[in-house]
Amino acid sequence: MEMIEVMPIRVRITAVLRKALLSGEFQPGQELSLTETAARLGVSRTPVREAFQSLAAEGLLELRMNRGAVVVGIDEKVIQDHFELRLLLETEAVRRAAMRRPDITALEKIQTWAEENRETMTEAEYRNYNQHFHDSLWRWADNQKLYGLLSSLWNGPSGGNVGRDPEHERLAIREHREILEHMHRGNTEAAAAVMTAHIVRSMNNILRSFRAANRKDG
Amino acid sequence: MEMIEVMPIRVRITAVLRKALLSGEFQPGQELSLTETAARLGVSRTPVREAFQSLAAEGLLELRMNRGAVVVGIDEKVIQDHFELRLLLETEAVRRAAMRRPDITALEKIQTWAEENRETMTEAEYRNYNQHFHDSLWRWADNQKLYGLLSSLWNGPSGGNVGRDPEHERLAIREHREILEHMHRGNTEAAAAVMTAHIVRSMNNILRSFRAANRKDG
DNA sequence: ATTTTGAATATTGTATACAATCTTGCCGAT
DNA sequence: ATCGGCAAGATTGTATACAATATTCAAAAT
Repeated sequence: MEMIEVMPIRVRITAVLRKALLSGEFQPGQELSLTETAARLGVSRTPVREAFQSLAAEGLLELRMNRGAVVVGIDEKVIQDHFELRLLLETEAVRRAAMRRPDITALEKIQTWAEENRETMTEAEYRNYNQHFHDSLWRWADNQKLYGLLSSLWNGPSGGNVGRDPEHERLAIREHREILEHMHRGNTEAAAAVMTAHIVRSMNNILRSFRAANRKDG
Repeated sequence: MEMIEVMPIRVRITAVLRKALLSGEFQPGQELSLTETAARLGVSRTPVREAFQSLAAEGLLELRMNRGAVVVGIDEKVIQDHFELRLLLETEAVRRAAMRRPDITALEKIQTWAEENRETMTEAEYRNYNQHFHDSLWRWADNQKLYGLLSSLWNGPSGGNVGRDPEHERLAIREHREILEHMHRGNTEAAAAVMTAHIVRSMNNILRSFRAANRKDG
């Protein structure tokens, strides 16, 4: 009984390149050669090619016929567009989730754990908790396509390699609790409103760190 | 100066398979062999493989590690999920487009042409006009990601190989005119409301023909 | 009879080979 | 001197070869 899941090279490469692109390791407009990228990563062109196509679908690369890939620049407009979309979709997801009155006791336990261990959580633990919270809401919304879209939007612009922000985490955890309380009481619109504020605050955080990062580079 | 655009095999294959999948030519759950599909289409496995990945991202196929692709069944829930998402996104797109007060004179000319030639239009002409109308609104919404999403949602479940429906086309063209009028007057919410009704009506059309098609098969 | 094991087969995932297209730079014409 | 065209080189798109994983089915053990 083998429990490990081997990840295809294509998936690994996609993740590596996505991270590099989102943290601004490449210049906007820079051409990425398939051959060179494959050589640099120590794999053949096939999986890199497939990774390029995925990243192009995500809007991080532009594929030009027979002329390789170009890095799409990330500016404030792209970040705003991204979060406006997440705002629209995730607020609707919460609304739908709340209306269906799902059993939230399991998530409430995790939420309580997060509140009690907020100060000692590792970064990985926080990320895991945070994703689990949102993922639960997406699933409860009971729309396969909406779920898939929100999942893919989760890997969005993050404003560079920003470290942890304890104050942001504190507020996020509190907002999560508020959403759960509103759901518990069947207060659909109140839950949606908190989610809206939650995402807007996240966006402003990202935008702030994006501006700070760009001030350094010039 | 060559104006023709050669389409990569991968794109052609994706379109062919998408059409086949959406018109129900494969049984849900059926396994699609890479080798066999490539042979049947007369191309190598490479472009078929890439097409499979695109179609999996669209939710039409499911890729299982080292075990090929499975056809995802299309049921009423999938169609509803699809249109609920389109409803959410496209209504918001119209709202944003209307608020920006774009120059709609060019589209109004095309709209007038469609109204005058409604009875004699070919199917291709109607499809072209219809897509152009929606595409214009998406662009005016001024959000790259939203635009990309709506474009990809355009190739959605169509309820099988449904022929033309003159009554539907008549109503659709009228609704398009109403949306333009509301935009002209800056009546954002009215424009959004018509779009909502427009999409709901489309969904019900598709669902009806879907049920009719499934009644025949069994 | 049922279950388990393992070799044979088949199919996918990756690497490489080949063909088509694009870029580059030199040469000649104007 | 500038522009256009052509050949050489580089790079992508597709096909095929190879390697790794999964499935099948028969034989053996319980």
